[in-house]
Amino acid sequence: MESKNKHQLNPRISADCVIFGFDFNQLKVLLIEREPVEGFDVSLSLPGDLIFEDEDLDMAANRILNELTGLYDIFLEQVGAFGNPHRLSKASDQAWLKAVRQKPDERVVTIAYYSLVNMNDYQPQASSFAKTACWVSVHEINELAFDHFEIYQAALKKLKNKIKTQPIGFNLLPEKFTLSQLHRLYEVILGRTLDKRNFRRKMLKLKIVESLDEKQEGVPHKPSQFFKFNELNYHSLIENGFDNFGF
Amino acid sequence: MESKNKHQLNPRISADCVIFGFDFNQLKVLLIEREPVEGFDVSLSLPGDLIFEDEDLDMAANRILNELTGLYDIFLEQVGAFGNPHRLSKASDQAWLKAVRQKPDERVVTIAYYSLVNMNDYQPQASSFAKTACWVSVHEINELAFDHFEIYQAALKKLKNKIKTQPIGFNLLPEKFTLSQLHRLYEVILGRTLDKRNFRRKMLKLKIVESLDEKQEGVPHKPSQFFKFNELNYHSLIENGFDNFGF
DNA sequence: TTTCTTTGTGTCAATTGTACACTTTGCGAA
DNA sequence: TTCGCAAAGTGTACAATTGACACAAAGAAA
Repeated sequence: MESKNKHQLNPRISADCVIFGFDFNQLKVLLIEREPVEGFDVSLSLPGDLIFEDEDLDMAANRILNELTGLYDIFLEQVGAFGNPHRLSKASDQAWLKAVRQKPDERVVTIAYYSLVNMNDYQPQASSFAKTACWVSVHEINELAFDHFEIYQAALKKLKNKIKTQPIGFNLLPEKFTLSQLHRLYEVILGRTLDKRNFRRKMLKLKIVESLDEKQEGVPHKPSQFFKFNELNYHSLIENGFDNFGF
Repeated sequence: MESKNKHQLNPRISADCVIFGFDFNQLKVLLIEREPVEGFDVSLSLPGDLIFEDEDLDMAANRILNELTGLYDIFLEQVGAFGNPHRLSKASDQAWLKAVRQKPDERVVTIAYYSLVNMNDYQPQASSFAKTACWVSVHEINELAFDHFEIYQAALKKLKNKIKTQPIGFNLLPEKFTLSQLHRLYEVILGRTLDKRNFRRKMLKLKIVESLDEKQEGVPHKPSQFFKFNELNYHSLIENGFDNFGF
């Protein structure tokens, strides 16, 4: 039995955003650099900040993302809560917190969100305490401020899991797109190659794409057929997933 | 752009636990009744309470679960954070909060956890502010305090999803168990029937179970073969899942 | 007209999913 | 002792899906 006279936790709450950006070549993550403080290394971090009173968590995440990077109106999905009591206690993080927060030692529980966007649709503009905001390739991410690396890993796992069971990512493509583009999207996110013929067969059988009477023009090779989504099947697949495990 | 002089949120944090109990017949959820207050209906709620300073979220959830229901050392998995600003403002909830909390209007963000246990291994004992703690069939749950119904639904969804891709639930069975028991487990959790022969074939092919040289005794019907787990394959399946979607 | 680059296509074998019904075993009651 | 009951246990046939694999077609540019 625990004693009853401990102090109840009364922390701040923050929201951190893991924004994955896709540009047909790579998968990147939107990171910010904080203003450097007292000779400590400038370390990269996820865009994140404290949330306000009376603010809904999801809306706060969007506001914070907007303030730090200029991105707006992003559909964010929750990764989870991260509340380790020592998540802010690395020396370099403490130095920075002392410079910007009234109570740098105060405990902060963060709610992490993630999203996947087309990198070309968004030009990050750093503001607030972000000095820069930029896309960093997932292959180059190794160390981040606070527990952000852990958060990033959890988000990436969710993303990979999601793309295997739901038709996400279609909003990243133009209205008319080619199957090669879709194929590339899946390969980049899953981080491995997928057989071209098998991929096409699968997508066509699922009927989330419909071919259009239109082809690429001006390309120095065989022009590609354009496709569009079948909204109906698309939404039904979002509901039910296309995980066909046999139970 | 938001104005910068809003107050930052400084809420309490709570942990709520959705404990699913299985007893070879039904799936139930462990709920508590709070002490009735001022003539308001006694409504059922998930076991949950505020967490302490310096307490890790996961450990706090276990402590709170223990204090309210007597269950201890349960492996809890996070469902997510629920932080709607009005999640505590139903009249009946406010009446109760006024009776037990110093600041009943204070905002509380809750981190929800879930687990699945063998109901027969645990006899809930209500204590602290719980008047009773009891197992309630998932079919009988319709209204809960606060936003607990929403939390419960999210947890059930996670549970169903998990059992389809990972060999959970084996810890609910005795060391030696029959395939019928395992079969029943899956049917009860997924809430639908599964073909007996196909189920057995699948489980045997996955090689998470091994037959023992031992049978049931004293049953008024053909005695059942006992099985045990293959730990090795079991852990590998937990890692990799057995989702065989074609990517 | 040749070269380059990317698109687009088919088949076969192996595996997996799905639907479906009767025999076996042991106990207990008549 | 036999009969009935209840649950265990088993096989097959067909359909659907997966995974591996290689070459021709189209258009632009040189």
